[in-house]
Amino acid sequence: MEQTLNDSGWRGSQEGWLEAAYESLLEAGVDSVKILPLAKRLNLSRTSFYWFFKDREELLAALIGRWRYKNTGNIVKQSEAYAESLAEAMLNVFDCWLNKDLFDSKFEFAVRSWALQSDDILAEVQQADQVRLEALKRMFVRFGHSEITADVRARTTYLVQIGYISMQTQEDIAIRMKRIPEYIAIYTGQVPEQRELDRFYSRHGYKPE
Amino acid sequence: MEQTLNDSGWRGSQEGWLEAAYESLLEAGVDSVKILPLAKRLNLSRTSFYWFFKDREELLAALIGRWRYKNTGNIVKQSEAYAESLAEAMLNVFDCWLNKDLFDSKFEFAVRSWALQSDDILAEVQQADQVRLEALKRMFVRFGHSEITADVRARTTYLVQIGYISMQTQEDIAIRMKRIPEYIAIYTGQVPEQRELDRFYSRHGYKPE
DNA sequence: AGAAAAATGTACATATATGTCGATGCACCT
DNA sequence: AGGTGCATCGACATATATGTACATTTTTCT
Repeated sequence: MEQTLNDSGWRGSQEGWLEAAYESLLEAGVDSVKILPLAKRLNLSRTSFYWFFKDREELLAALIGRWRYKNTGNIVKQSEAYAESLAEAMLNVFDCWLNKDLFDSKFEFAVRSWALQSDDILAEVQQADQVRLEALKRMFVRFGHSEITADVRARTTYLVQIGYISMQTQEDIAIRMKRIPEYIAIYTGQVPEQRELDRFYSRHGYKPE
Repeated sequence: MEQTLNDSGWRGSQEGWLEAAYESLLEAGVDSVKILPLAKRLNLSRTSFYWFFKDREELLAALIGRWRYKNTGNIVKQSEAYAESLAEAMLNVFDCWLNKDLFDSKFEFAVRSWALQSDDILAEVQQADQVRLEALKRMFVRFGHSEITADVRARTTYLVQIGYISMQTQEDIAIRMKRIPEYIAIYTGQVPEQRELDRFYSRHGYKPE
């Protein structure tokens, strides 16, 4: 058989199997993450999988590790970034929704769907939700909101995004950008300054006409 | 074997299998909707399933039919209900989020997760989203909002709920009720009247202290 | 070159799912 | 009482998945 070699001179590797598992998870959910199909996809013998992972469980655990590392942390970081106004702070958080390096929404959705059939995963997801919501709430409090309004506004901000992910729509960046000022107004109760918007547009490579 | 008879004098029925499929779907996702496990759950022979349904496909189609019937329609209806103010109209929509007869959120989540592994289901879900969003948007327009603000506010309203479903939290009705006035304020930009809130509380059997 | 290790492959044992066939059981109607 | 049709079950054929044992190939190290 034709052998496509990787860096280490071998066709397979932990990374390779994990990457294939990741892709399959995003495309079709956990139940599609099965060793036989992955082997076919990788053009490898099914059993060589067991050299890299003890069993399927271990592969799934690695997948969750990747998710935790990638999607939890950036929201917190962005919510704590420097800002002169609440609107600007909000725009910092919005970076996550537009930049795949900061937040992988397909991954997020796949993991949340996974939670439906595994209590362990459900616990992971709920812990992540709590951490993220608290970070957002602190942001609102920092800009003068009371506990209760900060809590509800944090929820609105976060849940709209989670809901958006769940819609699995693929919209043009321009369409999404047009809604941004409105969202900021709704979430923060204040209209963003033009210079704040311009700064945001520019760092996402968007030019409004 | 001990025979638990139903109304028609038989243990099984289309309804019985469908109900079991529904429960399994909500608990653990589509991939758990398998004939063998359902048969065990129902204490029936696996093969008698084929008397009621041609195959597994047909069962899943029936499941989607049930979802379409139940969850699409009530949001539209509630968004068109009589109201003197936008806040009151919004509270009518909120009825859906609190009344399981109007909107089955667990079912909703299970179907959305299902969409990850089936393009047919994805199309169904996206169609439903569009219908619901348009109904909500019309509501905002009816109360004087412009196209763009109505669109974004409709999205906020709807997406927060979809996101909430995706969190799979089970909170006390009292906790959720405390947030309602805040949500209304954020979504509509206007504070609800006390009498409007009282009417809402009362029809959900909630007494604020 | 030869030994050790890293990675792959073949064969086997097992588990769980689907769907078909034909035999049988049960209720009701004439 | 016996036929008809609804409902169930056991046995079979098949497909897809997991994981183990052991042989084989390829690379790396000495």
